[in-house]
Amino acid sequence: MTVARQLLEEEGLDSFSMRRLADHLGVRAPVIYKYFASKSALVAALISVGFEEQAALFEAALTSSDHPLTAMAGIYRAYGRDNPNLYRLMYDRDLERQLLLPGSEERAVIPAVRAAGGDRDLARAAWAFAHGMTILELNKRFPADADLDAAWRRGMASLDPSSGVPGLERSGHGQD
Amino acid sequence: MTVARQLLEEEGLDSFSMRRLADHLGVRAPVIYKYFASKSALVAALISVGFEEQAALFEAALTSSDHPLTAMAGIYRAYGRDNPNLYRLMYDRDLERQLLLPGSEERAVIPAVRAAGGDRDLARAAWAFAHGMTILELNKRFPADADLDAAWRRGMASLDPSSGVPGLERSGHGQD
DNA sequence: GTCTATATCAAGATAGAC
DNA sequence: GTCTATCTTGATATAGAC
Repeated sequence: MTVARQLLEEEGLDSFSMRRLADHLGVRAPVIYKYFASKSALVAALISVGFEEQAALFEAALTSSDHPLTAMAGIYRAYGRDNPNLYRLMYDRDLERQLLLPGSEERAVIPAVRAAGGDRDLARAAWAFAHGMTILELNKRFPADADLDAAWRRGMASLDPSSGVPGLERSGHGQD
Repeated sequence: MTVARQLLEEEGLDSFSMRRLADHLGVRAPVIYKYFASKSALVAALISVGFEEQAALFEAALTSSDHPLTAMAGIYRAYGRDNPNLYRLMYDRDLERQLLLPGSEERAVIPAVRAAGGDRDLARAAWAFAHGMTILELNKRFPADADLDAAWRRGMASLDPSSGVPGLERSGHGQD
């Protein structure tokens, strides 16, 4: 798994084949099939690790910040930057959920909803913003001279009720 | 191009090969190379058409709405839903920009920045939100029972200054 | 403008010996 | 647990005839 992850990050998903992984492991490709039933199963295991890592980071952020939604979104963005190709695997396509470690996808949702004060609509909107910023940046879709930190702050300032002027929270969705 | 686009939408990018396209055209694969230098060039032509279509829709929305940012974001989301596989081609990976029709990528940016009242940070944040909602929905990343329209309204209500309570616009970035 | 034929490459996966 | 050998599939792209 460690070598697979390194290979994925260094060479990208398109170059991530069972044969290339075997080369990096110093074995022949059929060996891998003694440990994983298919390439899909191996990829799903990598994705599950990513979800577990994210969940652990989110849970830590929830307890240590006055602005948990902004803190959590920042962690989400940093995870994408630090693990771009794993991040793409995790979010850029339909999941083969039957191959994932059960519960790994859901575990990160709980602290995210809590960070949004229990407001699931807000949690989803903030996730969409964070994912959009992260993946558009990874895909080099902003101009080279764009100030993405400023755009990020602009978005989070609007979305995180705890960052606004006191008294502006909407319709009873404050933090609990 | 018309047949290529149909094939792309019906079968997805993974099944979009020169041979399958030739089958749908009723010719043999080498014929396509008389018209396009490579598969990349053909894909780039499809992407360019998508950008041109989006730009035309955005330009129309700019002149016909009291809330142009919200209107434009809604059009962006609808475009993704109506053309999911072309949308993925357009936004899910690095662009091979040297193969695109010159100016096609930029043309959609101008009305978007205008819709944000000239505030590029806001334009980028709104784009990120709209893209995040759209692609996460296409990738089936929200629960089946999630009210995505509500999450969408929640996000746009926060991001679009023209939708807020009068007098709450931030730091001089009103519409021009 | 279209064809047949082919070169070239790489992938996922399996059989069966050691 | 690892190997060699192989099966099967499918891809992009080109040469050269009609």
